[in-house]
Amino acid sequence: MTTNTRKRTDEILDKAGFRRTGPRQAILAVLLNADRPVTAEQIAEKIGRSKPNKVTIYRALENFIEAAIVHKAFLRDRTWHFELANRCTDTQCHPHFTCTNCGDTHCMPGISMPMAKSPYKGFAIVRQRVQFEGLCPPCALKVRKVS
Amino acid sequence: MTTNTRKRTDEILDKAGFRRTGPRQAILAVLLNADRPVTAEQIAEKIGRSKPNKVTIYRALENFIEAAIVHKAFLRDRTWHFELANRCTDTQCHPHFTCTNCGDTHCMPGISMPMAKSPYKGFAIVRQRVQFEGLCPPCALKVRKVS
DNA sequence: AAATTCTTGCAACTGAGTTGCATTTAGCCT
DNA sequence: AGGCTAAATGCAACTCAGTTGCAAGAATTT
Repeated sequence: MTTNTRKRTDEILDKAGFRRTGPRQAILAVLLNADRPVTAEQIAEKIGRSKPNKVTIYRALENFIEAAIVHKAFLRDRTWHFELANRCTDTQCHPHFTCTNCGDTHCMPGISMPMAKSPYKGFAIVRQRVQFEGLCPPCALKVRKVS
Repeated sequence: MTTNTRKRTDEILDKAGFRRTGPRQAILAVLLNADRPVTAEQIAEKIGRSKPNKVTIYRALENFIEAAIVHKAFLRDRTWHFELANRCTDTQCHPHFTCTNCGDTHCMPGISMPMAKSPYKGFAIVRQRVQFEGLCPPCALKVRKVS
């Protein structure tokens, strides 16, 4: 972990009133350095040899979610993917794109979808979630070549 | 099952080349009469006493999905919700709304979200999925009363 | 230092969905 | 009608992400 990352993890922990423990620092560090939502298992892998127990990871993530530091980005294959909440607005998170060919997911903070108008027939729409499917750049090239 | 529903289940089965078996007719009947996506377990409950084995339900649904009769609408609480595919276009399904208070989900075929423009930075966006969260009409009234 | 509170780890559990395999059945063919 | 065969079903056992209870350890407070 770089000293800069450590500084940021500790800032976040202090601000939220959590103790600066090894597992929490390591988990936050992974999230800070991830360029896409990650699963609990991926967090463990990234941490490596000193990885905490999976229960600890789930509980830390749960705490972070309650403190609005992290949020559950999406379920894929019945598995939650987590990411820092700092790029989301109150009403929607940035969209996520999943490649149907390689399965990789990417964040697309550059695309902002218009909010549906609320209320609609009595439904108060508070948040919306958008997901894209398609081909990521490398796969789009491959598939074009094949066909 | 009404005779009309039976007629429709058998039409669907014949058209897709599936045998007219009791489990498949019952599962399709539930889907035809559902006003929102349902889980495998909800299908079993709806069928009642003569419910098929859960494996049979999952396999039938899988077959229906391959034949584009059914699709997986969304995952909620790590559980798939299924619905007939006949109200979806190639590029997106109608949005679904889940109430954060009571947990109920509703289809919103009346709201059509504009497709994101594709390609975006080399990503070929083929399909998009939109989900809403908020308060359904009865819960919106209740919550307003309380506060 | 003792007491209190917060964290962690282990083991066992939960529940949706899957797999292997033996048995049954729908639709076809005499 | 009776038999054949691929398709369909049911059972039991399994997988795997996530959860729960509880005891042990570490940080704060007094």
